[in-house]
Amino acid sequence: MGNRFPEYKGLDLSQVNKEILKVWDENDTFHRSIREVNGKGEFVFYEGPPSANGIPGIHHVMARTIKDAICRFKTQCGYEVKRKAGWDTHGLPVELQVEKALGITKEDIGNKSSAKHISVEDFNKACRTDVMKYTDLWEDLTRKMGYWVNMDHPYVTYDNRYIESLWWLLKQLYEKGVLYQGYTIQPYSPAAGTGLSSHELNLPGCYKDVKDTTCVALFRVIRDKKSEFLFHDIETNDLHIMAWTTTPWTLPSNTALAVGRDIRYVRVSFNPYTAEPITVILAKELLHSYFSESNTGLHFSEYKPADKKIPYKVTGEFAGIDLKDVEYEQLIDWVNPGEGAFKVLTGDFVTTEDGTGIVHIAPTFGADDYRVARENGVPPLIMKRKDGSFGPMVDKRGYLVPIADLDDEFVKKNVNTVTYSDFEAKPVKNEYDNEISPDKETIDVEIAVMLKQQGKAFKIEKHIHSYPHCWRTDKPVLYYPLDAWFIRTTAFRDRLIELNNTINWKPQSTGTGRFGKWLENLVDWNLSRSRYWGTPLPIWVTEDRKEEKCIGSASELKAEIEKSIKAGYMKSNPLKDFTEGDNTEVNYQKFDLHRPFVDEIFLVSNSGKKMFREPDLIDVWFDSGAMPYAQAHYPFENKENFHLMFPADFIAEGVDQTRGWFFTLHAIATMISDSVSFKNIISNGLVLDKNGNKMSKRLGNAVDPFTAIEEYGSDPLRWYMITNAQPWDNLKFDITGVDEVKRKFFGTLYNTYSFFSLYANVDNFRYSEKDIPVNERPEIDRWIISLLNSLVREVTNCYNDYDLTRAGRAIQDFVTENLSNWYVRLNRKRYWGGDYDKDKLAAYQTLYTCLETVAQLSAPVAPFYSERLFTDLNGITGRHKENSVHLALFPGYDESLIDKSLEERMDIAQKVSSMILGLRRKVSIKVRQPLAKIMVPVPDNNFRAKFEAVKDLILAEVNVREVEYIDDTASILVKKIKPNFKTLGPKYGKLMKEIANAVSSFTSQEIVAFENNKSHKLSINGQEVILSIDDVEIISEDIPGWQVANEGKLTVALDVTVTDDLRYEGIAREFVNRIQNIRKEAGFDVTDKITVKIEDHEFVREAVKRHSAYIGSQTLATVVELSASLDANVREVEIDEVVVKVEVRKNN
RNA sequence: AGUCCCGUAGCUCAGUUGGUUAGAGCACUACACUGAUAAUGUAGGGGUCCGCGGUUCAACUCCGCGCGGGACUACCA
Repeated sequence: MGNRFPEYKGLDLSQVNKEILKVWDENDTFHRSIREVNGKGEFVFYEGPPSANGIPGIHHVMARTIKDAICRFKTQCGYEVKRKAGWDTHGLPVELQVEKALGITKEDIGNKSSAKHISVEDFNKACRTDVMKYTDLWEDLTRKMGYWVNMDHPYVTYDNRYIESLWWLLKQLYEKGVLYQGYTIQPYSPAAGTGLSSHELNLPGCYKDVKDTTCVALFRVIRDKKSEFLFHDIETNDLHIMAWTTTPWTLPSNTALAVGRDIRYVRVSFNPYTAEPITVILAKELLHSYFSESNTGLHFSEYKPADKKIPYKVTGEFAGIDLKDVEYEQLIDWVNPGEGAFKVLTGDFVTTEDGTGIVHIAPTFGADDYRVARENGVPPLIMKRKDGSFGPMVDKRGYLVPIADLDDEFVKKNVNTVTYSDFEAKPVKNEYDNEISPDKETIDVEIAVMLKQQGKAFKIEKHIHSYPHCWRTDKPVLYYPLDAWFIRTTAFRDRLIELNNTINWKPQSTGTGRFGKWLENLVDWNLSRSRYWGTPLPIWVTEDRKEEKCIGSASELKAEIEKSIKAGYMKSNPLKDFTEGDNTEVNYQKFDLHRPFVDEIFLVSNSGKKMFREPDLIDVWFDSGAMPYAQAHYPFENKENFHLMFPADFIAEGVDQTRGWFFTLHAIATMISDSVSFKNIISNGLVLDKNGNKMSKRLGNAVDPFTAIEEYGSDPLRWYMITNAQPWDNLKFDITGVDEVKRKFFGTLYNTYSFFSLYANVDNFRYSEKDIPVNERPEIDRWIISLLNSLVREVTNCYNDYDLTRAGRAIQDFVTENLSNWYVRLNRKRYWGGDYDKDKLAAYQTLYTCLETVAQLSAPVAPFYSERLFTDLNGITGRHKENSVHLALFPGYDESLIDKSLEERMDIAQKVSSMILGLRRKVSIKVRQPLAKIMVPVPDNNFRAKFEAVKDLILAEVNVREVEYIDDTASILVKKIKPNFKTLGPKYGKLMKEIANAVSSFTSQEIVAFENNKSHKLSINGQEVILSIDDVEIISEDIPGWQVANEGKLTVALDVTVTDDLRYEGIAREFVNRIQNIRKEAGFDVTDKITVKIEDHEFVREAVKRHSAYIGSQTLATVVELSASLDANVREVEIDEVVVKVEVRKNN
């Protein structure tokens, strides 16, 4: 333990950062902080794994500061916070980056016919290396920004043990029957022969405006019981439903129509070009898109075949729900889709924005179509191929399937070869066939024309709309059904919502809004990805797809392979060296569960057939969402103590993870454990540049976290990010704000400490004396202690409520406004000079406590400087056993020390002082010039007592000798009255305006009378109104003839007369000031004694004579005298424009 | 297109259950103070509280409709 509190020349937070990091290393502070105190137990935190294949940015500092601050706070509170680090290593971004680096595309991987062929093994090897490319940078940032996360044994998602846990989870789901194979409509590029991720679809330039042929088709309603009401009073034989499509090539695959449940539909009769009257149904709102409003009055009888204006008549109106289940004839009879097709459904996606308000449904070519059809038991139009597979009417090259490719039996039963043969084997978009000239008619046109000829098309039009294109081939994308494995998350929807309602979201709206809504509209989770670098799906299937096996562990796989070897499907066992039950890294490195190795494993089915692994990988979001289990290698390890690490008490990530990590965590925990996986969550917003633009390397506006930390240190950066705005609001990052935090908060705190250490060292204060009881300390000490306890209470509550911003702002406000700007400023004289008495000791103890507590309160957000401050203090006093703020327990607060009326009194003192200083300025009288008195009107004795308690503080602060109270009886006061709306409002409501007018027009006499009577009668609009004294606010506004200031209820008047007596004292004070400056410039020590000689000048003579003792005591001068002859060390000083010589000499 | 967030001084942000002079810091201007001094105080200018409607005696605050910025999801006849 040192002897002196360290004193510094300046504040270099960047240097502090480095020094503290060293101290933490030397003392192993982080590891020692992972402990519990007083049986508090564990606080569980999950680290959302970053991907180390990108460079960390300033926004990572944001998210990690939040995580770190909460974890540090809980540690300070005595909890054990383990916080295991992790790396996200799989996924498309990694693969794309490697493709780019190697100059290849997906088609080159594992494709021997490609010129740039690379084997899957080599590709994955490249991914494995690439994904950890920037690990060093990340670890460096973690360290420098002070993010305490345990990087000793991070979980890595490509580790076989991690994958094994995933497989176990998948098997649980499989056995629950919620892991199933189905198909879904996905963007697919026939030209590239691959499915596209939504990410690829969002690449710039993918959506292009294209001109397509659109067609309004007429679907003929079948007249039966369900539709009979539609035919009521009908004038034509046929009734048609109108539906619009921009892709007529999907019409042959139509199997249903969808209407909006609450949309109104009308029945319209009219004469089309054929002059044969027909009747159609469409949305009421869209009637005039097809039937001109101006033709409303025309009559059928007047119509002649050549007329351009077609008369029409609305003959009925229905709600969408009425049309449900109405059946219609197939529009194009090429292929029979089977039972249940061709009926009207209701769909929430149907709008009346364009088209007819009725949507043509082709379940094989639209995601909505597929979903609504499945929900209503409507079959998709599927064809059976020669190879036994099933698929839509369009093959993967983008052509209508040739009859020759179809299964003979299927053709015989379901295909109309006469009508279909005109169209078979044609591409659905001309772009797919390089031989076709772009001018050639599209199949859309051919189909539309055919329908027109059959009287089944109402209207054919060209239409420009935006349509996605493949970013590799530039050709249009097709929405196409592809096989995929799903998790039936919809089966858990209610439970997911229920559990979500128990989670404490910050901000709440993200939980109820964005996340809650997402859960309500949940769809099944498509797990399949046709890629290479990821967790393989552990499912093996026989060729006829009749038997499946889902593997849930390495040992199970090993055993299954043994069976397969016996059956002759495998020659050797790749897992032969693997020892079951040995969870070491070495044991798990004896094989690889990635592709291509798992693809080379063939199993044997129960009936003895060869089984192949399903080639898909799983969605990488499953990797991260499964981390609560997989980071623990559960259930192969940690089975018994799993309840100690699940669920998490707290997680935090960017709001962009709402549908990513937050969802997958929640979904997996709900399905596997019927539990939330996190109880509290902060989702932070984006970090934008100072102009509110997104940061990007391309724009050059990205802020490099390393540079910022090097320049300012982490603390100002962290403090700025936390206090500038609530973390869920986007942060407009402006480095000048960091600088401001540095000066304003840390600079002030540092100055306060410097002040303390300077004098504490002079007096050898080491907090070795007993605490002076708080009630024996002066008013101002009790005041700051009261505020300090209020602060501890507020900050504790905020941290507990995960509200870092409020906590930080409260601390900052306390330090800059109350501690530094008021407490220290008013108390300076108590610290210098004088005896080391009880009052001085109280001052030291009070200030010490404030500084130490502030260090502890700030530690979660500003771990570095708070550590410096804490150890500088505690290193001398040894009041805490652990000499680290992060190991010491978070301070408690004492309600009994919080004195609201004391805080109120001090508030009066602060306000009055500032008002008087304002008055001084107005009349240009310096504070150094003492003044005789102030006058204060006192409305009641209560106020007088309060004022009296802080009188001395005020008088000292504003340099005035006395205060005179003016009570009510004095008539010199000019009063002002204001209605109190808060009390009057509820009582009188509508009369408020009148009352306000009446009250503000009171005369002085009326106000005084009101005050004396305590009530006042008014007559407003003939109604009697009785005002009580609480219904108004009366303030003394002015004292004629005086300098007066008002603020709220407070009024003060200042006597600005400067008598000779006052003037002499003023001059004496000027000398004190000048001599102090001379001392300082001469470099004297604070404790050096001096001798002062002042030139005998008429202007100063009397002042020096009278106040030489005072001057001496203030400047540590043993002698202060007037002298006619000055020689050495002479300085000239100017006081009120008079120049006087002064000699200051250090005593020997 | 849907869902959510944000919009208050030149900039960054506060603003309690609705209550009548809308605040702070930064920046700017002027003047002070200072043995905490790369600080500090006082004063000043600076506002369509995004717009329009509604509820109310009273709206920055509550409701509705828009506008602008952002995020996520989707891209559909």
